[in-house]
Amino acid sequence: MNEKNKRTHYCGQLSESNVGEEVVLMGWVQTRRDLGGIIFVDIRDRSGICQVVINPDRLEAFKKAEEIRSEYVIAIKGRVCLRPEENVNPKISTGFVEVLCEGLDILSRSKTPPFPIEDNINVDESVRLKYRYLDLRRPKMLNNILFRSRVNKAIRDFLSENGFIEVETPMLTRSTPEGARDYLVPSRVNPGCFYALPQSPQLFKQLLMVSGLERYYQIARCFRDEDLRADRQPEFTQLDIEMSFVDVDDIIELNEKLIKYIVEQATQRKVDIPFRRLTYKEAMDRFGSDKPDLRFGMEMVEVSDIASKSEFKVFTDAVKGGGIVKGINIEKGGEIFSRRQIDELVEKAKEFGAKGLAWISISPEGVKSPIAKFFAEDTMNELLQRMNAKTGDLLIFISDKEKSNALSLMGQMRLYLGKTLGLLKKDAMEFVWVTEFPLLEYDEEEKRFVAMHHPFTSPMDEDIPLLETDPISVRAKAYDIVLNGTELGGGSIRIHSSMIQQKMFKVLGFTEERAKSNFGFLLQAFEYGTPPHGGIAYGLDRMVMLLLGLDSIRDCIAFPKTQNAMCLMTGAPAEVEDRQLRELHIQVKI
RNA sequence: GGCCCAGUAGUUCAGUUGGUUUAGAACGCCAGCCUGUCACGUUGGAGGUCGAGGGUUCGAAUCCCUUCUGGGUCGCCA
Repeated sequence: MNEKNKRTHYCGQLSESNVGEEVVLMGWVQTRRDLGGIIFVDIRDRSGICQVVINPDRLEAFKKAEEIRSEYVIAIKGRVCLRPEENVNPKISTGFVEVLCEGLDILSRSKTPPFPIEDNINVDESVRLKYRYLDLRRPKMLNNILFRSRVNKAIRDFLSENGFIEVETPMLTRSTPEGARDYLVPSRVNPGCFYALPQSPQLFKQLLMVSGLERYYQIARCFRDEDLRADRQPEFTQLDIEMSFVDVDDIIELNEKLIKYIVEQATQRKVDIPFRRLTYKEAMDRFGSDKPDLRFGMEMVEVSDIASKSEFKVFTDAVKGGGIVKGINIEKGGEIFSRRQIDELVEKAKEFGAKGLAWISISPEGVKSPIAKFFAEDTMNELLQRMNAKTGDLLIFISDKEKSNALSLMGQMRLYLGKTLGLLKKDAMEFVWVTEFPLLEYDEEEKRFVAMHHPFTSPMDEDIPLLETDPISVRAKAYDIVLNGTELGGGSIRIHSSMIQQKMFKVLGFTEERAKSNFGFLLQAFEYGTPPHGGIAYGLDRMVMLLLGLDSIRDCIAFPKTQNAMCLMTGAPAEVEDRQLRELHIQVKI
């Protein structure tokens, strides 16, 4: 056959309706089954797989078919035939038909691939990463990339439809303090000076609001030179959004619609809006986490007041010391967990860092508990009532002199129990907004306040006076969107007054000179008429990972890096020539 | 930076406890046979720096030290 033949169909699209048609297919050889007198070839392209039959009466094609191997790229011309009933292959979508080969061209040969091009392979990830271009041929990986493209399209369609302007911001920008470690790029024309790759387009998008764009978005690559994890890459993608003349509710409402649109366009699932909302304080008090997993209940109950009436020194001391006692009712837990398993729970709590775990089992014969003897009967009854305890339940308690410790420890126990008891349904999607985050947290190492979100986050109006008197209790107009216990994105209303911005820098311990030298351009811009504005940024890789149910972010990134931030395919990072270093005025010391 | 797990054929693994064989298996690969396979079948064959370096020993895949690589995790990630 002539190589100039045009492809007429995709392999995976052939069906009974094509029977009798003359087609040209092009693709990769999935497998060749050479029976001696007849050869079957499965040909694969982006769309799927189709069987080609090569008979010896087409001698030229048959000879070539004897030569082909896995992953050769071939073109075949032939007629689509219905398979005899007994030869139908129900495992592939094109299994009712096959193509009777009339001509075959080998377009390109292939070495034997290091691993088979198919789903469900058991191959070390480093091998897949080295041959990423082959890994991406596997249907699952291809599907992930396709899915991601659909998400991107949904984002662009929705935001464009809602008046957002896509703007690209610089990749070569200046290093700013706070936040993650920067990736630096030396400047050839400015000896001794460095650009930083952006950790996010934060300042630029705010400046675009000053510019009057009003609604901006970008699918932006961001860089952070920190250690990697299954859900963290040194370069990653944010969906970055910013809007003018809005408040928290406007942003939340728009983003609910956006998320609904993305999920419903890219998957078969339905999303109900509005989402639930919890303040940071509620989330911590009830779930012990600022990203609560709401796929199950098992809420934490405050019992400090009752516990302090007991004789149990651990509890009373904790409360006296300003701490708290939190309980969880594991419904039917007394029936589910054996005595030994309860001991394992106690061990687990210690693993998380708790000093201990108190428990009360409500058996039909009465209360069983190592701490029961410290409780008067009516105090115990009050406790059981507060915990809504019924026969068969198991109550667990954690106390700590540090309130936040008790909360987060109990939060970890709650998650652990949810996992152990199989309550984390994989197909459930529980979105929740967490709002009113603290503006600041105290950095013990640096002995100063640092911004919890970033230094441009607006305090809540009613808390502004506290900035000077009680900074740690100031709440911010900041919010996170959480899905099944994972943070999808977060944002805030920004400070648009240079006066408050300067106050903020002061609380953060910036001298006026330092604020000016680092953020002078922003402060200056704010002196020229700044609209109230705010926005949000999503971790797009993570979102795609979650929607696809993947365990690693790497599986939805075409060319990801390893835990050592290396690319096994290209070998980056690598040493460079001395000449390059000289041009950059750089001397390497190792 | 800390802790944990893993590096043996192209791939996935066994062998390491307790020192000694020609270092095995499966899949893949190569060759022959095979006209309805789709995990094709069948016969035969090739394929190893046991991650690297050093040490102990008569003798090391196996024990010791160092190091590299991959993964997980804590710190870190405004």
